[in-house]
Amino acid sequence: MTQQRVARRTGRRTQQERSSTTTLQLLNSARKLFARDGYTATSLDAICDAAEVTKGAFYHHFKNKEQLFRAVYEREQQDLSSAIAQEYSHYNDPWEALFQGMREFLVGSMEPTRQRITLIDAPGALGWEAMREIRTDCRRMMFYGLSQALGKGRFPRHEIESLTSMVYGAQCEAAMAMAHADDPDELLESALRQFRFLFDSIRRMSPTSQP
Amino acid sequence: MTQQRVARRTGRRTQQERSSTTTLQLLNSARKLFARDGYTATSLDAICDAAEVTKGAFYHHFKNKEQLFRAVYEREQQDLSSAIAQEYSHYNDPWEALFQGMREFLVGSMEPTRQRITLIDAPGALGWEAMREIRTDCRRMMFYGLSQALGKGRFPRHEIESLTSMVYGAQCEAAMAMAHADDPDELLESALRQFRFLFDSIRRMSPTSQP
DNA sequence: CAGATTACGTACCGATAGTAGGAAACTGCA
DNA sequence: TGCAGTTTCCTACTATCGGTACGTAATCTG
Repeated sequence: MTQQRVARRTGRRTQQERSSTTTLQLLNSARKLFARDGYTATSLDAICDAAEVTKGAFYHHFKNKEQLFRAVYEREQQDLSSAIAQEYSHYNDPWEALFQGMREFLVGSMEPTRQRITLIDAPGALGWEAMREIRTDCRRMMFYGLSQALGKGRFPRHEIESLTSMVYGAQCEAAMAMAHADDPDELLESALRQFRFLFDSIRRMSPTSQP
Repeated sequence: MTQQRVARRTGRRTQQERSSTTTLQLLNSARKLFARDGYTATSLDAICDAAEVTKGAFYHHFKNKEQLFRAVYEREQQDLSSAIAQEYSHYNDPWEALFQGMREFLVGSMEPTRQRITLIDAPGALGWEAMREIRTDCRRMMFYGLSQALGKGRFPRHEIESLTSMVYGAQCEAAMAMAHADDPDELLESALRQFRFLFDSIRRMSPTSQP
């Protein structure tokens, strides 16, 4: 609650610097607290305290609490996406690349902080519509991966869309299960085995039949 | 906000009757408002108003807002579960029964009210732990269905658990996608085709290999 | 009918998201 | 360097909402 300027920073800072440091501090503190206590249970005052910033400063940079959460969420999602993309690019075989990308997703989602924010709180806090909008990155990557692996033009687009949804859902649920399992690594391997099996099955399928 | 007794009901009611009518009214109003505005955006005052009940009455029957949501959620989940169980019992072939049960789940989850409550708001409002605890019904049914279909003792338990998670996740994501799709029915059929394919693949697999 | 128990009503409290308006820090230009 | 103009930040306040305290009315038990 009690807020006072601490430790005067080095004499003069540009507006750019002032802005970016406070927003960064807010994002970092928010990330920590949202993950620890959940979205609604985390008060703005607590966040501002932790960030050593006043509420006035906060409301200068963000429209409201939801937008702050959204910013935190987006950063998280981007970190994950880029990690996956990088992993994906290391493999030539499209099925193997897809598979390794999914491993990266699962490993990256095991971290409790990220898991709480992106998988537990986000749907309720942002709503389904906003979620879908932002999650586009991950989904598009998976859609691309599946399209590549299945072969161009072999299947109608909506069929691949639908498959994307379901594989994505399976991935998320697996991530959540892992995060609370007695032996997460065992579950990770088990989940990956099953994805592998699914992919192999699709692969073996005659090109003309349905996925 | 303004609350007054309306229309004195027929002279004398037992305590049982009084309790059950007020709780029912609360549950129904809450269900409606939670679905329309979301969990956090729905105030207790609004719910009590809609239910024509005072806050005192509410707090006599429920511990707090979260418990009310939980009650609404549980009722929703039970309705769905029993519908699935009934559908399941109509088929002899375990794979077909499982498949038809899943169709029932998807169809039942398309209703926006149920979807908002059970798939969007519940995780954030109740937390992952409580969710897992309550969702047990649906999960257990799917676990049972998969166990039956895969054949007793053919696969280690944890493997079936893991598969359960993932199929369940795919199901949920498919339900959410359907609820916001241009052509939900097409998506439903597409999802079901893909589940069918997955099941057929597992079925065809040699009994000794991994699922 | 009397006393006990259960169901409900009213008035209040603390916390918290959001606002209003001014002070302080920076910027660009004369 | 000094000074208008802009951006960044601070303080004090409000409205709303979940939850509580305590009293009143309805029902039950004997």
